[in-house]
Amino acid sequence: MNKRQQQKQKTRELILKTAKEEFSKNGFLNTTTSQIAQSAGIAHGTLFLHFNNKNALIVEILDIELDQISASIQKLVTEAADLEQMLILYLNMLQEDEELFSVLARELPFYPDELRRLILFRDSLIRSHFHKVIQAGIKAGKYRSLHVTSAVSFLFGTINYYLSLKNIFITDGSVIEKFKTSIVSTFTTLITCDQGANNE
Amino acid sequence: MNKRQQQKQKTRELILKTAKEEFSKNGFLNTTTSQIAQSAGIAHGTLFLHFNNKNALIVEILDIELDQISASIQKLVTEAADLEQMLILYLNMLQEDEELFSVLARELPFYPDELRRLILFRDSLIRSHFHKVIQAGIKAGKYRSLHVTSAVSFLFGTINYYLSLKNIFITDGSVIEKFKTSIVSTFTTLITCDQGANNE
DNA sequence: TTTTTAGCTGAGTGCACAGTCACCGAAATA
DNA sequence: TATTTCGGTGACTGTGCACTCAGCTAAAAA
Repeated sequence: MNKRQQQKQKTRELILKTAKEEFSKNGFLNTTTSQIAQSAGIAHGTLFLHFNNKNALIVEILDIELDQISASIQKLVTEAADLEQMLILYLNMLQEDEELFSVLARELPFYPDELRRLILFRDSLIRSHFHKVIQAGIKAGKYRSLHVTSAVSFLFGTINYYLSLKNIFITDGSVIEKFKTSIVSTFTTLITCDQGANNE
Repeated sequence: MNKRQQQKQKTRELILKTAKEEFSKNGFLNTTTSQIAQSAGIAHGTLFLHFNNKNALIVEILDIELDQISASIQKLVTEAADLEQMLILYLNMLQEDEELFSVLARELPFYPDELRRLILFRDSLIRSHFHKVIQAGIKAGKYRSLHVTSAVSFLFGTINYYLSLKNIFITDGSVIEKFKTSIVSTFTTLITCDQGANNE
């Protein structure tokens, strides 16, 4: 690769890196291409030499990001001893990149179709891991025989809700950190019966 | 009231009515003031004679709307025989104005502070009704002794999640209708223990 | 060394939008 | 009837944005 090609790739990577930062900070919808260019220290026009439009940029960023997440999830699934452990590890992972996940949770309904499908597909893969583990647990008599899909929706819906309203619940710090134990314990309560039971 | 005052009030009400329709259809963020004026059959400028700016318009609409909702809730609380009944009635109410609630769920994180606080305050009042009923149920030994706030958050978080992604889950019709029974039964399962229990 | 190529530049373009204001005409008042 | 008042009008303004393109310069090729 000659000097020109090297420089070009370097610029491209700089744009991706800077865009991800700005995007995590202010969201995709509220980040302008000029902002990204300025933060990266390049001309506004340069951005469009590397990406056809703003949308192509975000698609590429998320493609990379979601790949890494998928890998983390894969690792997490094999490492976790049980469902509770898996949920905790998952929440930890969300916490590590909480700004980004918060933005995604908030902005997802406004993204163009292509982007939405991309994100929701990855999301469904993660859900299916939880689904399987719960299903297996029910068969083993470990969990109550509830409707698994609904239970998983409750879990992911709630997490998504906390993430999307992150900056309402807390001004700084982590929402996941704040609600982690409550999410885990409430979900555990939901799927088991031996805990918090009350005589009628 | 003379002819002029009558006409003025009529125009004002026309704007409010039209704006609410447009707002339910496309959301507040994606509705332009020109659109509203055009749909209402008035000049663009007229809108700003009645409301200082776009934001004042939406604040007024929501103020009226949220008042009606609060009244409905009050009625609902007194009518409902038990928690399950109350939840069903609540979901029915959401379903009746589902377009609007879906917009609110999606756009809430992007609203200016004043508006957000307005909505969240009303929301917290509704939650507190459920909180009380569950609390009472636990004392009466009817429900498991779980962390009430968390349980309520699970419920409202999930409902909010379904509403915000309404147009992803379904293309037309009602999300609430589609998931109503699953939400009710899953939440009932969560707070009670005598259902779906499995021997360990 | 001279010529060509290609990544980068940033002022410029077009567009969408919220909000303005000089003017109009019908209703109210004198 | 003559004058004033005021709700309504819509072309216009200012702003912010994504995206463009003629020109520049340094690297690559001749």
